[in-house]
Amino acid sequence: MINPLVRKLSNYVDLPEEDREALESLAKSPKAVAAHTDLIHEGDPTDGVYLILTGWACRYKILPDGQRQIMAYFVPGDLCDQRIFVLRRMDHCIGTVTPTTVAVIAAQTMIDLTDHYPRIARALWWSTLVDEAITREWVVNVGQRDALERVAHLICEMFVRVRAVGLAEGLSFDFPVTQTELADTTGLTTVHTNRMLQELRAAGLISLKGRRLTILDLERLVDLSMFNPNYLHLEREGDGPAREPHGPGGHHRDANRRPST
Amino acid sequence: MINPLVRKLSNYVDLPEEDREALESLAKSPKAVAAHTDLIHEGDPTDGVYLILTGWACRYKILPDGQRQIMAYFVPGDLCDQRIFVLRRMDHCIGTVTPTTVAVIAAQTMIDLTDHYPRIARALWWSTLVDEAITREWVVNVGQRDALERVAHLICEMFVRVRAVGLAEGLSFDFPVTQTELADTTGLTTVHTNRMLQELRAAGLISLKGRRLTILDLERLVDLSMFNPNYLHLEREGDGPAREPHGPGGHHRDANRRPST
DNA sequence: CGCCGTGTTGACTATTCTCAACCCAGGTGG
DNA sequence: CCACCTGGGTTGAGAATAGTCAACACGGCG
Repeated sequence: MINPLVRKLSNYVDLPEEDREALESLAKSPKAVAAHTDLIHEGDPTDGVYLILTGWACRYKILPDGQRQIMAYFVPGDLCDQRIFVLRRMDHCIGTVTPTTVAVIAAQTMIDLTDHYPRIARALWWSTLVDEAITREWVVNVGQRDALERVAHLICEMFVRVRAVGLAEGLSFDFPVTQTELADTTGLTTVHTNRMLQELRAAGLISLKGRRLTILDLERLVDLSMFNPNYLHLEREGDGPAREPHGPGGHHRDANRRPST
Repeated sequence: MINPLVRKLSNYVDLPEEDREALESLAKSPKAVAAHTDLIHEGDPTDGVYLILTGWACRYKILPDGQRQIMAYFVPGDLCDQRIFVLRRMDHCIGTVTPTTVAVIAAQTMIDLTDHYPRIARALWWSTLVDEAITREWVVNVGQRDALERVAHLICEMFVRVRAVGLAEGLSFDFPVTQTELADTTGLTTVHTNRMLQELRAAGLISLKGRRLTILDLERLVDLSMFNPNYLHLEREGDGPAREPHGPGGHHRDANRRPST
């Protein structure tokens, strides 16, 4: 099996054989974990880093009143909290969604890797920055989009991410998330999440049976959810000439055009 | 003026004189920027890193339909997107909230700094991780808390952060955010944000006049908003014996207690 | 066989939004 | 010096999105 981390980082840079081997060696002793099992708890000390090899996991937090918010999904190739060992304690939990195989990477291994392979170090920074960008986009998702848009946006994102590690077949991919989990992701109730899924189906935008999702009309789904994949930063490092900014302008004055002095 | 970055990082490690000087030198040529001015736009190339010296700034995104979501506030001592230059294009905007003084730091300066000062490198990783944790908590905030709790939670967080850089006086601090901005932060409308502020005032929890906020009953405010400051990771590196986990347990099985093999 | 997790549906409720007005302070220009 | 304009804050009334509660269907598994 090819280490999906290599595949993922290759979205950013071409890695020479030597770097690939270093990354492959991370996944030497994979460990199988059942579905719905915590890899790390909130409050735990922060020793290892988990690399997802197969299956899905998620990052979540439970509030004192019992509500759960899922703050991230991890798919193959994703590292959970690359540098978390700089902190003392986990402030959130990581749990599996499906049966999963993971590689546990020691803190020192991560440090050595980035010390010795500058290209990998840079690629790992890229992946950290993309993870942050995804979390930010989730703030936008729950903060600004209505229920239907939220669900649609999540589907678009997961499709692009899964495709980026070669796990989509055309417009179909495994989407192993229960409606309860979807609800805890989008900040909706299960009942309402269910109705939104129905609506997406009725509109002919998706099909979701078993745990298999097929996007039937990508363009309309993207439009509806205002999905702009730029935050996933899948363009490769040093790719052609920089493109023009595509987002709408800001609401603010521009410091460069109107210096404040 | 003492560089507030030194003050901020000192929450994590004690920095020797040499390291402090290196950090001080970052703020050699401060630049004044007017309120409500963009420092960087979405789509811009990613050259510099901004260090906030005085005033508040924010990170935000505008959706195609014109809605704005504020995804972060920056207060003195905060670095906006430390490693953003690893990416090619900004996927969000950074704008000032108040009149601000900033230092612009070149990408290479950041790289040199972390190459030569391992303690600073580690402290900057800490600050990156805390920034991420804050964004995650914001997902929780907009996803799970109701309107009153959201506003209260933000107030608690900003109080602790501002206090951590020595800018609070007792339970009072400058809170220069308009209700419109507060609304774009919490995913509410201005009208409703206004009513929530009234409610917090009426309950005797806060006083907010001009741009000055005073917390009148911290305990109840914390309780109401389910604020748990652990995600700000303000305990110092290597502090005493690790404390017991305080969060509630997860919803999942525990991989360590119930191995899946 | 029966239980449990998951998905689905209906009827009612409530939190939050929308729209619209109005107030007030500060700054600007006539 | 005053009139006006603008940004920010406040309030009320009605509308709508999403939540609550409750029941049921369905399939897998002990």
